[in-house]
Formats: sequence, C-alpha cells, structure tokens
Amino acid sequence: MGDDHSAARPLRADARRNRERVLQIAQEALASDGLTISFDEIARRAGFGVGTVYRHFPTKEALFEAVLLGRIERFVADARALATAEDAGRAFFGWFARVVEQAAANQALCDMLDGGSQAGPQVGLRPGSTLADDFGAALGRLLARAQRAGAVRADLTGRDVHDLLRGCLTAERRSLARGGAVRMAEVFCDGMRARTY
Amino acid sequence: MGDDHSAARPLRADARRNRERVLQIAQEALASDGLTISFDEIARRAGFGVGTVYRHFPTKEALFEAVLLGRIERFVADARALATAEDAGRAFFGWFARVVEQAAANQALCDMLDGGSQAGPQVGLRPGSTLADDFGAALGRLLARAQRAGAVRADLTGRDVHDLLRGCLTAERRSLARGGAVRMAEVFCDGMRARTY
DNA sequence: GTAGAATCGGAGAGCTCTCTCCGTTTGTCC
DNA sequence: GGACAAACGGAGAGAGCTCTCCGATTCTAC
Repeated sequence: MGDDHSAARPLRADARRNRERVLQIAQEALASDGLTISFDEIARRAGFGVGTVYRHFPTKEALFEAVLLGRIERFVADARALATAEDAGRAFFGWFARVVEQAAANQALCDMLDGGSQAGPQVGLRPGSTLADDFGAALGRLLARAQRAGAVRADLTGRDVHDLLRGCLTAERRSLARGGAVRMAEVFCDGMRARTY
Repeated sequence: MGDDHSAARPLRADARRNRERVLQIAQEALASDGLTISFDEIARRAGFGVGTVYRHFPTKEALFEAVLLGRIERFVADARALATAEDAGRAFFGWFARVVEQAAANQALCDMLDGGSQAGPQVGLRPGSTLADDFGAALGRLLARAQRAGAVRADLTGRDVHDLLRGCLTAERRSLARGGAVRMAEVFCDGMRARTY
C-alpha cells in the first residue's frame, strides 16, 4: 500500500531518497500535529514542492496511511500474541494500557483510533475497513477471555471498550496536561475490573 | 453578548422575528452537526441570505455563543446549587451523569466541553475564559466535597475529572452507537468511586 | 400613500486547502 | 559528454469557508 515501486522498475536513486525523506517528515508532522496537518505544510517542512510529494503519494490519505497503518497493525499483532497468555486479565489490561500509552505520544494515532477526527481525512480505520475489523476482533477476543477469567466486568462489550479507548485518547489530545490519557486509562481500568463485592 | 438590541432602539418587528428564527435554526443545526457546521449552511437552512445572518451576529462565534453559553451556565448553576447537598457523593456523580447525558444529545455542546474541537471555532470555553474558570471551579468544589466525604478516590484532580468528562462525550460523538457516553460514564463513575478494599 | 430608515440578499473578495499540469532540472546509461 | 527518461517545482484550477458591501426590498410613522 503506497509501495508502487515493488512490481515496476525500481525508483531512481534520488527519488527513493526523497520518498524516504517525505515519509520521515510526514511521520514527525503527523505525530506532532495530527491528521489535520495540510499536505502543503508537509511538503514545505520536507523542503519539496508539493508536486513532488504528490508524485510519491497520490492523495493525502495515501501518504497518511503509508505512515500510520503499520502502527495499527502492530497493535493488532500484539493483541493476537496475547490471545493465549496465561493471565487473561493482565493481558487485556496490559494491552489496553500499552495502546493508550503509545497512541498518546502521537497525535495522528489518536485521531485515527478516535475514528478519524471530524476534521481530518478518514484514514485507515474507517468503520468497515479490514483493519478496523481486525482491530475490533482482536480487542474483542482479549476482552472475552478476560471476562471468562472473571477479571473484567461481564457487561462490557467490545464496542464499549473501544469507546473507552477513544475517550482516553481524547483526553490526551485536548487536555492542557500531557499524560492525561494514561491517567485516564488507570481510572478506566479500575472501572472495568470485575467487582468483588 | 449578542444582545445588541438592549440599549439602542428596538429592532424592527420583522428583524426580531428573523433573529429568533436564526437562533432556532442555529440551535438545531448545532445540536445535530456540531461546531464545524458552516455559517452559509445555517443561513441556507434558515432560508436567509448569509448577509442577513451576519447582520444579527457579527461573527460565527457570536452566533454560536448566543446559542450555547446559556447551556454551559446552567451546568455551572446546577453545580453551585449542589454545593451544599446532603450526600456529597451522590451530588457529584449525579451532576457528572447529568452533564454527560445532556451534552450527549447535542453535538455542539460536546465539541464545546471538549475544549473546542480542533476543527471548529473556539467558542466560549476556551481555556482562561471566565466561563471555563467558573465551570472548572464548580466542578472542583463538587469533587472536593465528594472526596472529603470519602465517596470519590482521593487522588483525582479536577482536571482529571474534566478529562474524563471529555472522554465520555467523545464516545458519544464518535461511536457508531448512540448512548455511548452514558454507558461510558457508568464505567467511569465506578472507576472514580473510592475503593473499599 | 409616501418618504425615509431599517433590513435583506447574495455576489464576490480574500483566504486555505487539495490536487494537476507542464516547463525545467537531474540522474542514468552508453 | 550527450541523449533521454525520470523526477522536480510551483503556479494555478477549483472547491469551500468567513465575512463585506451595497443595490433592492420592506417596514413604519406620518
């Protein structure tokens, strides 16, 4: 996806270098500014004409996906790896906290897991996309197992948890203080834990 | 604020009628579409030229504030009224749930309590505004009292709770299912409750 | 009914954003 | 070094937005 130099002839050396640079700058720009950053601005920061950037990535979304999809896939893979962990509760809470923590450090990841900010483009995780389904399914499996083990309230659905995740990330993006998401996740996790009384 | 017919001569009858209609349509539009709705669109829905709407409200923000500030003030007043309630925990959790519930039914209120969505204009609750301070202070007092009464975890700050509030509203705006915010608030409140173990 | 003030309507200025087009520059291969 | 394809740069088209301006219309007072 975005790798249009796989089948056809290889890119010219300068073009490949420039493509890498665009990706790197876009990565930084997305992390600090989120999905609302403009294409022009990324080109400017990278020191290229906007036409050059479009040559490598045909749309704004294509560039953003090239930068971000891999990150989400990692979350899905992590969840799958934890699907047989010994302590199901620990696996679930740990995964949740890790996703929040990593996304909190990256505006664009927040925007993306947040369902695509109203403002920015819909990237990657729009409802119905394969990746969104995978993410939801992976989360659902971890949750179900933790519930069966009695570690998480039985009345929570996967969608509830996804909403809670979004909520945590919102805190990070909006709050005046950094670290809001992680703090919030703590409270959330307490709320999710199965009551013993 | 927006009431420019208070001191000077009264508005002509048709103008007053039109002003009311603009407010009503804007109210509906904001509730359903949030702060990102365009001024042109509101004028179109109301059946007026855009110039007419600008005659009554000099900027987009002025119109939005005319519609929304009263709602926030109500929340602040409610909190003040509860400041001497018998059951401090009940007062706090009840107020929190009520704010979430009401805001959840109104996109623009969500956007606003959310600190002004990145996209839309900053309306009313921008940090440092009097209303934002009032809101924060009212929330802080309810919280402190509930904590003194042992009903809420002692380690939560007012900012934490404001973040949690934002998080709930995010769920409402982004989730595919309506009612996400209220659901989330339940989990939150459980997480906020002081541990008895 | 009429004069004159108040109000309305909407074209358009000016901005930002995405994306295209094509003349200019650069890399590659001989 | 020269020829030619590949890649670059950035002006500008086109769309959407906020807000202004002023001729056309409507209300009100007499």
